[in-house]
Amino acid sequence: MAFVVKSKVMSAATQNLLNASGATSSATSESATNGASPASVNGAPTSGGPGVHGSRQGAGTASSSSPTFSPLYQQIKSLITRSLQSGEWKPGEMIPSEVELAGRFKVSQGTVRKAIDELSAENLVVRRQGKGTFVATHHEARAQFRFLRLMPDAGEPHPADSRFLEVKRMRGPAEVARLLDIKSGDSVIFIKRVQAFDGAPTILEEIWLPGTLFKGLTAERLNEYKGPMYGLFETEFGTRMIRASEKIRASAADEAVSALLSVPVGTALLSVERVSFTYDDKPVEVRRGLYLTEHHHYQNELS
Amino acid sequence: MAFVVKSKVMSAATQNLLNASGATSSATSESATNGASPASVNGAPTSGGPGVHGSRQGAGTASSSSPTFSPLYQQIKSLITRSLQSGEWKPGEMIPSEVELAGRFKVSQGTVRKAIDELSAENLVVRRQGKGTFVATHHEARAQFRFLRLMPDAGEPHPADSRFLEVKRMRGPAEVARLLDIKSGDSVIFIKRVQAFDGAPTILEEIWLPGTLFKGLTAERLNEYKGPMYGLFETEFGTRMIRASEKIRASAADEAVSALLSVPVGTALLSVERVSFTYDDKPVEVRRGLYLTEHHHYQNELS
DNA sequence: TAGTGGTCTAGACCACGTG
DNA sequence: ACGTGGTCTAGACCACTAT
Repeated sequence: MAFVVKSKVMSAATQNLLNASGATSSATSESATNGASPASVNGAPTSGGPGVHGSRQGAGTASSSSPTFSPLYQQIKSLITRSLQSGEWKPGEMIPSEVELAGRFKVSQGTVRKAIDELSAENLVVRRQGKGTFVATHHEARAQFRFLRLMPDAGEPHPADSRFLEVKRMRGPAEVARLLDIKSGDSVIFIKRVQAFDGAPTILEEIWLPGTLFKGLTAERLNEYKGPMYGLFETEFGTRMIRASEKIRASAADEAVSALLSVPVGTALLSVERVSFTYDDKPVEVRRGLYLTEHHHYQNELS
Repeated sequence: MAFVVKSKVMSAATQNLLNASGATSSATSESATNGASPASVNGAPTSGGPGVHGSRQGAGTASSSSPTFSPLYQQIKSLITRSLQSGEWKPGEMIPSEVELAGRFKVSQGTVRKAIDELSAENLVVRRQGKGTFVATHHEARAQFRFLRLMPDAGEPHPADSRFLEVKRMRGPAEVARLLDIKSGDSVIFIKRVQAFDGAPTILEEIWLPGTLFKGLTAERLNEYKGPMYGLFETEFGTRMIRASEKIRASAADEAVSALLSVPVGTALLSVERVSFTYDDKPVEVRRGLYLTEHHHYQNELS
């Protein structure tokens, strides 16, 4: 008696959407033949009332055991993320409307909405009322300053100009390899550059990238490219930085650094070690920056 | 004809909730006598269907002019925030359930839910499934590390022990007064302390608090109190830190600092200037910390 | 068993942007 | 006029917690 549900509703409520994209809606024998089902008795349909749902517990071995079952909207979110990752919708493009996605996934618009809400909160997509939902991109003023926290003490923030000192392929140092989750000795691209604001050298950076993902990255490509480096990575190499983790310390300038930043030896500098991640929390960049904080500061909001 | 709506619905849809707390539900003459109302004709109630709403435009002077009207859930959010601020519900206590608040405000549970969702995202309240929604408090391990970003390079983070060098009342320096949004020369409480991890002095901090809010704060109170300083502020002085803004620089230890942190003169230190805010974005603390990053680092997540 | 937050649905209307 | 996201409602059921 407990399984008198409409098949469509059943599929929306119990189906694990992460398996097939166009799965037909038929009750799985697994859950149908399950003996001790949870107390999910669907009463009479109350005359065309709102949605009626069955249990979401997949395999009811015991009521206390809780296997890895996530809410529907989380599954939708994963599916959308997967499409973003695979490049089905490219940065800057519009993704299908909520109504269309709801139809595609056989769920209500509200469920799709909740999934997209979270993706929007994570800056993977950007919602624009009246227009649509768009894949986030680093080619926007909006997204620039998420990964650039060094602000001038006075005046508006403006982009620095880069001078590349070194761009080469090399074997990854052990520490870098560890952070990039690759084998020590695997090929990496190494970049060393100085950034200046209004002619004043301020940032000395060393960057390591996995050689497999960034094959073909040369000094020319970097010099030609206008705009943020992450924009280049996104457009030319199909790798989008999603989030990053930074460890900040204070350190004193040694002779080499002193010469490149035009400061005395021993000058106190901010040392920022960053590991950036793309989809699936995969690390794809290690960066060590030395910031001269004479006229700039690292801005951080605690909330 | 356009105003044939149930009064309850009318109140929920058009009333500006920010005025009275226990307003009765009767159509305000203001909106009722309004001549050119927007095209908000409510059709037949469609036999007990879902909600039917009127316009939310308060004074329909012209359709193009857009006065400051916020969505219902934002108004609810403001009302709840106001109750938090006034101390109607104290830190650690449970706030009324969603159903009760929905009844009190004459809106649907979903609307209250959305308001609380945002308050939860801003860490003003904490939701606990099956138990209720609780006013956030600094007396929790969970909330501790939001305002403590200095982590040991190895091992688990653990609380430091404080030694208070100075606790006194003084006239606020111009810069501090500016940041606290008080008059230069107004009374402030000044605190100077050194914090040590495992006996190693690591943090030298100077803190300025508005004298009016923290009257009676003495070295004894600070020494007696176990737990985070913000917990003391919250419990003893009724001031809860909601968010903070930090500017981070590198600086060299001078002689005074060198002695207090047991490091050579000129050692590179992190300089962290923090302004903390309570409700209504009111600044209530200025703090300048010097961090020794020999065995610690400032951890920051960019997302 | 009762109460709370968490998920899901279906449908209405609004605000915005574009043709 | 139409399509998009944004708001709001009403109601159902689930998961969790406490009594």
